[in-house]
Amino acid sequence: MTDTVSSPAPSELPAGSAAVTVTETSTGFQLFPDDRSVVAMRVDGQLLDLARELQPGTVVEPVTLESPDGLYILRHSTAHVLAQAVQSINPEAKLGIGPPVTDGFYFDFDVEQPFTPEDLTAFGKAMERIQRSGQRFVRRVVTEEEARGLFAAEPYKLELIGLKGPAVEGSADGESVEVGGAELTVYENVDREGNVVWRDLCRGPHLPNTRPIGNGWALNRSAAAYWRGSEKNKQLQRIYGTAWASKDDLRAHQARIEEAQKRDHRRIGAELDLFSFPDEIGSGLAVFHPKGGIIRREMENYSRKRHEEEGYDFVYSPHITKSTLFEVSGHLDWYADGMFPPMQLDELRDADGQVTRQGVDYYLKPMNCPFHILIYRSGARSYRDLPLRMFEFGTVYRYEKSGVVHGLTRVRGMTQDDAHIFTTQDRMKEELTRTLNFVLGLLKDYGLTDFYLELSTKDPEKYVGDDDVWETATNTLAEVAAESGLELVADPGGAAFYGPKISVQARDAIGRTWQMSTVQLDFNLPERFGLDYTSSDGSRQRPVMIHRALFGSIERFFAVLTEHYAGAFPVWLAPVQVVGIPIVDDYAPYLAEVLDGLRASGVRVELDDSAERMQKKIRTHTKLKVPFLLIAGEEDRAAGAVSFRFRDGTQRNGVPVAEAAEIIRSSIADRRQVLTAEDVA
RNA sequence: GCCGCCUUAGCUCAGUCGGCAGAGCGAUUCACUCGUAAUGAAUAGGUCCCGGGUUCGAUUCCCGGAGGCGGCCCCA
Repeated sequence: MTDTVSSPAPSELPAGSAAVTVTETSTGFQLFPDDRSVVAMRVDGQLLDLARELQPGTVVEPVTLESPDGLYILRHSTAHVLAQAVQSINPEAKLGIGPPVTDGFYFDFDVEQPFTPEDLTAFGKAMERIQRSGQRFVRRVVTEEEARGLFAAEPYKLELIGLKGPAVEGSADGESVEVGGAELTVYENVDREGNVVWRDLCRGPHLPNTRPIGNGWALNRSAAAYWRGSEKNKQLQRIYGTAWASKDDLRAHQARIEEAQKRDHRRIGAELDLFSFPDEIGSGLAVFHPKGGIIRREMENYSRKRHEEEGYDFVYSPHITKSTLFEVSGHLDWYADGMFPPMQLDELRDADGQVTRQGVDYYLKPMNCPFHILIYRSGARSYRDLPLRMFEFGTVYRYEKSGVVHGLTRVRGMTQDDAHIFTTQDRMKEELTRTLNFVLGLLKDYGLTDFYLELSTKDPEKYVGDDDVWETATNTLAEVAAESGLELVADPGGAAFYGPKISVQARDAIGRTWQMSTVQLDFNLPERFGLDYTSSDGSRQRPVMIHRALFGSIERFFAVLTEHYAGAFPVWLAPVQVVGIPIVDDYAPYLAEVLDGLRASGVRVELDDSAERMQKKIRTHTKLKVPFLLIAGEEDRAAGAVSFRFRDGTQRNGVPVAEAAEIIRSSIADRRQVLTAEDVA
């Protein structure tokens, strides 16, 4: 997950809010003199320093350190302390920007040598000294001329001063934190003697002084980042840190990071022997091992079954094609950089090396849609044929830059669960409704239940297609979204030029969000390929195309589910569903018989008849997250029973074999998660 | 693609200030026959990522490449 710049959340007034109305001209310090947890204030939705002067009649809400607003300010101020620390050690370091981000902050510096871990340690020590010295953050409004004088030695600040104004205000990459739009402001760090020891161009607000920063922060890492986010610019050295209201909160945050690391699908994939990325194949190209293959096959099979029920036709298409196809589709115009380079075939040359027959370029396919379009176009279509829903597990190849490949979530070869629906315009609404409901229902079946939707609408500057079709489509997507009862986030102007899109974002078990399915209208490709159908009045009409992928890619969805479940998959997906463990060898034949019965009804079973002790076997298979351990000794055999041990260590002993089989089979059939004895009670 | 760090046994990692290496887990074998997370012992297992350079000698130093990790840019 990447850190993103976040704006201060609008503060919600809790019941009995401490908001006060100013009666005479005063400052926040005067309004909240006794409460040291108040670090700033909010007026008309705007965050202000406590030192700001307020006029009578103003309604003021206190902002406490632990509130989202307070943490935002804390992180911003901590970033300033970092920058001061860096310049105290390396006065040559030029300041970039230093905004708060989710859970922390960063600050960019232009330095000769990249920072080392030892540098970070030294900066951290210097920050502690600054924090303890209790410097005040003092806001000062300056003219542009003054600012240029103060930051004469800071080329990046001078650039920002030149950029000040509304254009910067809206930028999303942190520049707006630096300059105040209408007026330029500088924050000066003032020590106890009243000397200005450091300053930065900054919109603020800040903590009253460095003391509330406390010790709930840490420097995490350094990395390069392009100045103002463009690869055309110089790379600066960015230091990331995290900051919290207390040491305990910091520890809790670090524990969450650790938990996420434990769930990392790359780690679990190796531990559970699910997949690997052999160097010999190439970066971003995975192989699925037998156990990962079972999970993937179950995922795919269930998806196939549901698509079949939903009226999709199954199609297949090749992995490579002549360039013409992607010339017509336009992919070569827009995405050639992201495609593997072409293979040239069939070129002939004479003895002098002159080309006597022009070669043909073939490309690995980065998308499936043009193939499905050709299937559509393979015959004359009538309105009676529509909607036509084509589904394919289509494997595509994209030349992702070497620095971005990441586990199974960003790969160079992946299989999309790709479908294209061709429909008439008047059935578009029905089809979209149906598609979105189908998508949400299916995701739930895989165990993701916490969603919100994002609606990406037209960029008025850049689009193709009729306005009224856009409007109908967008309204339809919005209506369907509303009917789903899910939270809807607007993404104005975020649509591709060829059509609006709705995407499903899923929250996983530890609260991270992943973009999952997308449902996208396309008014462009039907046009480019000249698709049509014969309408009831005999006229030729153009169909509308809906692209939709549910998993995005199977590889990525596999990764999401792995992290969501931390490798403890629901029984139907678990590679090994049952392991039999005899108390001693003598009971292996009895257990083998029990397991044979289960295997005959399609349950994936293993008997551990190795020479290890029973305790060791339990440990081994618990670590492998097997849902059911079936244990049997003399007591069980005598009773015609088995004993269950579940993944969390709970037990259910002496269960008659027939009942045990029913528990196992039903938990598979119902696609249940089973972690503990309660889950099958 | 860019910046930084990393690459030693199947896995996780230690180590060699330049003289070709170790541990734990795993594997194999033997002994143990035990009621819910590690029984003991023995054995096998290495082109120290690849190529080049420096050197009497390179796993170690230098250069180039590949792969990985963390960011940046990008993500139809």
